[in-house]
Amino acid sequence: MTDHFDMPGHLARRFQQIAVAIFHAEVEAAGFDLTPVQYVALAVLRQHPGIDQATLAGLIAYDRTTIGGVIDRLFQKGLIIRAVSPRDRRAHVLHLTEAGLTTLEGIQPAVEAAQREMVAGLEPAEVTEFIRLFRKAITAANDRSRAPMKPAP
Amino acid sequence: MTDHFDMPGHLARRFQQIAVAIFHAEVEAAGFDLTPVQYVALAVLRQHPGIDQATLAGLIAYDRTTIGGVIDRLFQKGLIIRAVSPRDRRAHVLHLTEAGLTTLEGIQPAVEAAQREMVAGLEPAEVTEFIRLFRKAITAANDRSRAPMKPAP
DNA sequence: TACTGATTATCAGTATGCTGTCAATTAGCA
DNA sequence: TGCTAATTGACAGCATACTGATAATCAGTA
Repeated sequence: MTDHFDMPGHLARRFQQIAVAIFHAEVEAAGFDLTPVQYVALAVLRQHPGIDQATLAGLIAYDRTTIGGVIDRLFQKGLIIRAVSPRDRRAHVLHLTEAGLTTLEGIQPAVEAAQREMVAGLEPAEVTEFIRLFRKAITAANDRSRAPMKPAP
Repeated sequence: MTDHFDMPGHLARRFQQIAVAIFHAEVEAAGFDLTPVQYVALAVLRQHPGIDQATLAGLIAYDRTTIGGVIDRLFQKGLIIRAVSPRDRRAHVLHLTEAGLTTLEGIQPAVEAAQREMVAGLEPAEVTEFIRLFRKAITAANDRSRAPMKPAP
């Protein structure tokens, strides 16, 4: 374990770095301007329309502070709408706009291509196993970060 | 692949997030104040004393802009020394200080504990396979990020 | 009902990482 | 040798992520 290239921590950083770069390249080539984080937020928002920031953050394990900036930028781009919840005046409920839905659908092929490229060096069976191990490790350590994954209420 | 929780990109972000949180928790509990990125830079600098910023960045696949800030903070903490190279006046050669070496040695148990905790949900054989798949995917996609890994000259 | 505690979102501050750009310097070639 | 290209490190700017703190609001209880 002396070599940093055998350490899960370093490998995690490096793989994430590559994953983001590939995502940006594919998305830009497809004519869109959306970060990986913004994409996931948008995708989850389509599946769960009307949730507030805290719920969205819990579904994708974003920090509550981080999600604020992401929401701001998605709003600036006209992809989502934010409104004070009628049931809880602290909360801001979120909805995709038409442009948000169009963007999400248009960007999908690029996103899927990016996912394939990230693991292009692996055999198909290895990809399946890689994802399984990722999920297993993440599930077991879910509570170790400030922003754990939380199912929708 | 519709579920973001099956996408390598999202899994990479989430695992990296957990890995950093565990690293910070272990290192802080051991009485040190060092980030994962700062640790790797320090560790590689011990193995390759006297290299310049660009070479260090290449060895650990950091962006050339990022490495500047990391170096600054390690210098502020008194862990490294920076000097203009006699052979190339553009380059800054780097060396660990005594405090840097002491910190590196003292922090080692916490770092190794953190690495184990990141994959605590996996069986030992799964950990080995996880690391193998990480390395294989990363090696194949090395040139896809702005900061590829480069061996020492 | 009044109070305590939890929750929601925000803020300032710090640390990665990236983009593109720049000046200084070096290296390679005509 | 002289010129061009590449390299080194820096800068501003943007986008994640975290820390700890705060105000506003809600929920459960005395």
